[in-house]
Amino acid sequence: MGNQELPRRERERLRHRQEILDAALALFSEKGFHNVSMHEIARKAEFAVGTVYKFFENKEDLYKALVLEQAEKFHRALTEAIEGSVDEIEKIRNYVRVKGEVFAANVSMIRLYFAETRGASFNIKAGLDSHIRKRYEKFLRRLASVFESGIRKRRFKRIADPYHLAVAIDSLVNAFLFLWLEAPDRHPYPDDPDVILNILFKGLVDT
Amino acid sequence: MGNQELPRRERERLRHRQEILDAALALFSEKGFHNVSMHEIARKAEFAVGTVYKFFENKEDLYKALVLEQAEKFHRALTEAIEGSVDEIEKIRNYVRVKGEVFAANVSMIRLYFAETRGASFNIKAGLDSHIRKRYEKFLRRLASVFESGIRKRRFKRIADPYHLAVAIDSLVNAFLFLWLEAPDRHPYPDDPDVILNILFKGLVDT
Amino acid sequence: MGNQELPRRERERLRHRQEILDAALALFSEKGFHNVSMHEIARKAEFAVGTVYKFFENKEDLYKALVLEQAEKFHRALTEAIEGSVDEIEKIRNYVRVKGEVFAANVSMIRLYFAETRGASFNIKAGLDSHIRKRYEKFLRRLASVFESGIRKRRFKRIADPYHLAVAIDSLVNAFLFLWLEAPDRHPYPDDPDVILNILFKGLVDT
Amino acid sequence: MGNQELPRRERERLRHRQEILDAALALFSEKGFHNVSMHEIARKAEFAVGTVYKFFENKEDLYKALVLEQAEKFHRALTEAIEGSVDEIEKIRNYVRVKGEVFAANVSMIRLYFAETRGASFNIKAGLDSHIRKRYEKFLRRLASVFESGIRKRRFKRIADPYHLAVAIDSLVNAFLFLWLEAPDRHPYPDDPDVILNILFKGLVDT
DNA sequence: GATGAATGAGTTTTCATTCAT
DNA sequence: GATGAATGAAAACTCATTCAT
Repeated sequence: MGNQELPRRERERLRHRQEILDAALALFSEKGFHNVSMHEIARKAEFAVGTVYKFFENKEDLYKALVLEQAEKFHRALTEAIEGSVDEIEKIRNYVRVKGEVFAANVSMIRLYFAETRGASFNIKAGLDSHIRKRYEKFLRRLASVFESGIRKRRFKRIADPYHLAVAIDSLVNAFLFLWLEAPDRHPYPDDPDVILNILFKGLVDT
Repeated sequence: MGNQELPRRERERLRHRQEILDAALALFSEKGFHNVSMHEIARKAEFAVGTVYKFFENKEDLYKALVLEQAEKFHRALTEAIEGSVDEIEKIRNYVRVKGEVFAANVSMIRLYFAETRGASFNIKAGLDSHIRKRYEKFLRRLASVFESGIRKRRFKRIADPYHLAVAIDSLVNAFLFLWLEAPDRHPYPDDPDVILNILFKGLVDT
Repeated sequence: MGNQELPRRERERLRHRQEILDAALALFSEKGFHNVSMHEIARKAEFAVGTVYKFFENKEDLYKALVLEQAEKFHRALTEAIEGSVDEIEKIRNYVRVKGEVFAANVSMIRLYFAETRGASFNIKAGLDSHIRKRYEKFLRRLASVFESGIRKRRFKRIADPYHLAVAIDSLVNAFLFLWLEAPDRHPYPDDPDVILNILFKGLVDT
Repeated sequence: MGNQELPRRERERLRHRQEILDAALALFSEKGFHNVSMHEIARKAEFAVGTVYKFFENKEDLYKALVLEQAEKFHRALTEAIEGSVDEIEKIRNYVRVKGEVFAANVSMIRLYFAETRGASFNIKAGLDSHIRKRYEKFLRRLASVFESGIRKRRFKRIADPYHLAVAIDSLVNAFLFLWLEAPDRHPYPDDPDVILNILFKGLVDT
């Protein structure tokens, strides 16, 4: 929104840029950074290579722009999810639900996301790496603070360090998303967040 | 064992093969498949390129041999860990401890491991992929059966599907390993498995 | 002809393609397929290697394009030669003359021609092979039909199978061209076709 | 003959050398000089590469020895053929018959022979070339002298230069051998030499 | 003499990037 | 801004040849 106020030229520019990013996302997510050529991206976006270089300094730059854009969108959605309620348990439930929704709506972005946050980010030269990881950690700390305040309010028991709880819930959700990604039929992502959350909420061992 | 009985020539051959694999592991784990050249591997192993090709048909073949060898070693260690005791809780504790130990002893193998089981395995052409994933899943099912028998024996409460519990504990351990990998000082892998396990064992929410 | 109407870009492209083919012809004909490298061809054509690969998928592809182009040109000229007159003897004379002319004008193409029709075409992988041989045989059958109609009209005596006569005259002409190729001074290709033809036309043995 | 007198060691050496040459002949004739590796030859001969190098300085050397040996054998047979009779016509008939027989008995040698006398001898670096060509030319001159003496004795008409007649008969025979080589069923090499010779002996055109 | 592991120069091919139009 | 031909460095891979055992 607000784009209407830009001069026509600028609007077109931005649209072309976006078309290139879209083509790149589809290709990178399918084949990985090294198995996609700039010509391929240009062809898919229906531009000449030279044009792609008008928008992005080089291949890495294009990749970074892409990943940053996706990460931005993604973390914004998640942050909103945990801010949409006052109740901590509800925040967590929201987080599980929204992460599932965002992923389902952007399947091709997931592979990039996993490639960049978990393992194998040696795909590309450093730099991107640390930027994304920092943003990711920032979100984890925000998630940790939800647990912290939940513990203070006695909604949660103090069974572990809040940051560890954040890491735990995040890795648990990722694991379920992974299952779903590999075999959507055999492992559908649960509609009810509690299917996942119970694993943490209810104790496994009687005491 | 038994290698002593091989003729000298053969023993040397195997040693040289191993030297090449070692060099390749170090490089792949540091930079990723596509950012390592065969010449680089040869140089690090102190052989000529041609020699590397005497042992491995091509770059992919070398990579596969490497990953398979590592995965084999890794899964064998983990399988032993959960078979070393009769008590289910003890099996799980063992698993957490051993996975930490194996990783600590083979840091450079971890990146490969994560690259191949989680995300971004589009680095390389298929085949390896499915082989490793299958072995991984096989282990997960074995872990699930530990939970299953634990539930039957009332050592565990039936809070979730056993396979999901296996996935959960595995992802939780991975998450801690990841933290440690990124910042060993800030996030040491806990000596006491219960630091991790309590997150699952004790319920977060009072009921 | 007609090329004038092509857009400039396209005309340039075709010219560059031709320059590469010319360089390749000179080199292949001098040294043979395996003793010429793509870099060598590029250098001779005054382009970078990459450019050569823009025009031809790979080395074999370039070679095929070259040989096919030459064979096309060559067989067209010969076919015209035997169709330029109604008299069968004159057709054969024409054929001998034109084959000599075409060869004299395209010395470097001859070696390729001999390499591909006679012996040693195992230089390169199959396919080209059969294509050229078929075209060659087609021409021989056309030549045979000249003898056949000549025999029917009693211009020739029925001393042998017409196809054998075609093979005979063709091999005879090749033999003279070979002599000339090896020692142009000692064995000039005769201006008068009858120097060659008399060997077939006049009987060697009195009956 | 005479080999029995050599010491055992020497006899073995020669036998091994011959086994290597045999393996090389089979391979070169099937695939051509550049598509056969020294390892391939060694494997086929059931020796190690090093052993092959004990007998032949390098690949070219091996090839030369092979071709020279074959050419020697071949030209000896042909020379004997034209010396086995006093009558010139009979000499020529003998030559046609024997060339057919020798080829039929050594099919794999033919391809090498054609590769080296006709076309495409740029397979390998010069030297061999000229040696073989000289021997070949020497034979042609001997054949020419048969025609010359035949003409003097009025067995042949003086329709062309005797050397040209030699070249003509040789190329004609080669052409028939080629037809046979490509399609033995469709084009059997004639039992009766006169099927070929009539093309030269009887005049095609009435005078 | 025989072996075969090791060598490394040389070849084909790809692809990110530039730049004249 | 857009184009796409041209570039050339760099990578994978081959194979004739050597030499220690």
